[in-house]
Amino acid sequence: MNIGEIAKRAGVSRSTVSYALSGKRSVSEETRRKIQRVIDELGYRPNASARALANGRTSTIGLVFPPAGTHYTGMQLDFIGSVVEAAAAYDYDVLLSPSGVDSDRSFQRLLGERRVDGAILMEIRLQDDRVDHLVAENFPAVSIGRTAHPDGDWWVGLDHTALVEACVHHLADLGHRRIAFVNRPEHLLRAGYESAHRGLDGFTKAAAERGLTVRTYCCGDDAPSGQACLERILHDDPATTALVTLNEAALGGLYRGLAVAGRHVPRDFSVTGVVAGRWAETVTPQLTAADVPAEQMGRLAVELLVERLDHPDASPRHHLLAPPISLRASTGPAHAHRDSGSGSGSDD
Amino acid sequence: MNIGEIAKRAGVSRSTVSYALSGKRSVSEETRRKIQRVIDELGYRPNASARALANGRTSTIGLVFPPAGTHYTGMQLDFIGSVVEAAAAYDYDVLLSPSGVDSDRSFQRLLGERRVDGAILMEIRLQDDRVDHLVAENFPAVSIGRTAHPDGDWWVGLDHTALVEACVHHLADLGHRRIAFVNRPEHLLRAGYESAHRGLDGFTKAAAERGLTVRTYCCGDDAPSGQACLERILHDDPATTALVTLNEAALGGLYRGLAVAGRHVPRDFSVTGVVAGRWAETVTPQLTAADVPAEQMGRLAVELLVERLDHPDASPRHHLLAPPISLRASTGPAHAHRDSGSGSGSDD
DNA sequence: AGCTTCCGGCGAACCGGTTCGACGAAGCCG
DNA sequence: CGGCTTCGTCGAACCGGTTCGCCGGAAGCT
Repeated sequence: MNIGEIAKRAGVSRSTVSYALSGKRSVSEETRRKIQRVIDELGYRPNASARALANGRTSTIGLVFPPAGTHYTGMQLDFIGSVVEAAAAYDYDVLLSPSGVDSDRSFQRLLGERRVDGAILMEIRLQDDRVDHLVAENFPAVSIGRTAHPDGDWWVGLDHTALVEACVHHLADLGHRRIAFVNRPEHLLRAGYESAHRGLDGFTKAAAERGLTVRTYCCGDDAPSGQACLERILHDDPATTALVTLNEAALGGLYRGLAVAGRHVPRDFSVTGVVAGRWAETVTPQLTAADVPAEQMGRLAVELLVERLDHPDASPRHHLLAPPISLRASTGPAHAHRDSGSGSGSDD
Repeated sequence: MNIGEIAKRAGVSRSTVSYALSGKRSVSEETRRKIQRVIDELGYRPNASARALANGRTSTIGLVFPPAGTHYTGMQLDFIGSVVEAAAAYDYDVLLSPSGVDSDRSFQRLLGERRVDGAILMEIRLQDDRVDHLVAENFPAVSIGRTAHPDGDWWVGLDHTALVEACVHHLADLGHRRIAFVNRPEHLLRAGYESAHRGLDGFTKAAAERGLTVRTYCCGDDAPSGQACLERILHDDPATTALVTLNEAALGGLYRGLAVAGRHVPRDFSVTGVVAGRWAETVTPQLTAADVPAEQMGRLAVELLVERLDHPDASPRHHLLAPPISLRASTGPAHAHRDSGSGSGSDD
């Protein structure tokens, strides 16, 4: 079931079969039909490896995501799904690579062995050796998120700074004065994760502008950590009346912590942050949040990558997204909290 | 940067370089070092397509999952992650394929063009033309879930029947008499999804055994559908005191529906079902559930597939898993529901 | 009629590896 | 010292496609 076999049965040469399939040279209608009939009978499909070898393209793109030691979030799932579907629309397959860093074995497989034509990188860090490496080799890649030096690179990113600022302003407008920030886990912050850093920057900046009393926390990517984090927040400052979070996976735990502490959302406590819409709707009350457009980001990343693959000399393009905050049910006007000590309730 | 270049610079033939790398024939220590030095200098890695073409194996496995029209669930995410990592441990890459049915374009790419050595199929249906096709071709594949005729096939599955039965018995033991079953969406049930059917079977059977009054529902894979479904349940029979669900994505909505209806969990209403542990812990109160061991299933599926690839004539193996119910906080003893009409409270 | 042009098809080379058979040199044996 | 094995290496063929150069014949032109 290879091209030679087809050629033999159709009584033509291998090259004629190839041209009949690719259409890169004209083939008479008659032989074309003869060939097509044989192909249909045998259910022939050209071998992908051979094709890749011959024309130097694998028709596959790599999707590099962090290994699961870090728990996956719903947003990542939506993102993976949309990348796969968008890629399929352009006739690309998607190869998954659980890679952390540049020197990674899996990363080397993907690039060094030329398994993929291009790559999409998730979970970018401000200083990212993977990105540096790819830029140095001029390897076609698009990152989800931007490093500290995003110019001259291809990426689609979320303006975490602006989004978190918007969250803070939203809370401040509602009268909240003591706000906590729940970030991604500390090891990710230390590793320089873009969202964690820029989100924190936005929080700090907006809080300063509005003269708020704030505390920031790192929190593990799971519900129990979220619950523990919330306990810490209320322990550190019982007068806290709101929080902003980037940590989707901890959200359920944060809510539980509030329930356990007897704080009703949104009457006693407001919660907001940056979370994919589908997941913001799973909690009760539904989360007022800047909805991460994961699906759109996946699509855009693929479009950018395909463009870069088709035009190797095109100049870098990128998309910086800043979706608006969707008002749902988890934020409300601030009320002084009464039952605890620390009588710093109604300032302003 | 191909093997010929390495050979030239090392002053040996291409075959010698190949043997030095593969170790399939002895190579003198001296030339081996010479070759290795050149390779290290140039950062050479053999081209995957060429290798695949030559030895007929791509070192890639395909992961076939349903396209996202159906929303992804957390369980699927965990599963994908664990498959990728387990595969990496065996030096396999994972190619994602968003395929629905047998005739699917993407499915044909994967198999017909020999992009992968084997495949793992998610979201199996009782009558599954994909599986039939693969069995007919004796293509190395492992399914997650089993068809109506699972003998002689390779799979790892969950005993949904037994799990749902256990849930029902758990509720019956707590005194619940009127129970609802919240299944996957109707189109999936109609399409013959295994989990939906076997789960329903288990529910019906156990309910009959215990003489319970039950109703079954199909519910969309998202929070709003869950909420709507719960409203319907309480509307159809306000005396319902518990539900069993397979629908992880709707869980948040079910909880919200209960909250809106003023039913406290677990005091007024018990909730249980089959849900991955990590996600069962995100809701408040934490869900008492048969924990889907998604991570373990992914690992087992890869192990089975690798075994099948290494021993093409091995006889079919499978794993049927039936994890115990993890008691958390969402179930409790039944109490007659008072405030609504329909005074069918304490029958037994 | 003689010339060019165009069309359809063929053979060979190539992509970058792997693997088989052969062969020279060295080592071992009697 | 001659014959046999063993070791290390090489050249060639092969995997299954694509693509380039070429060629024979029919058609078009003057």
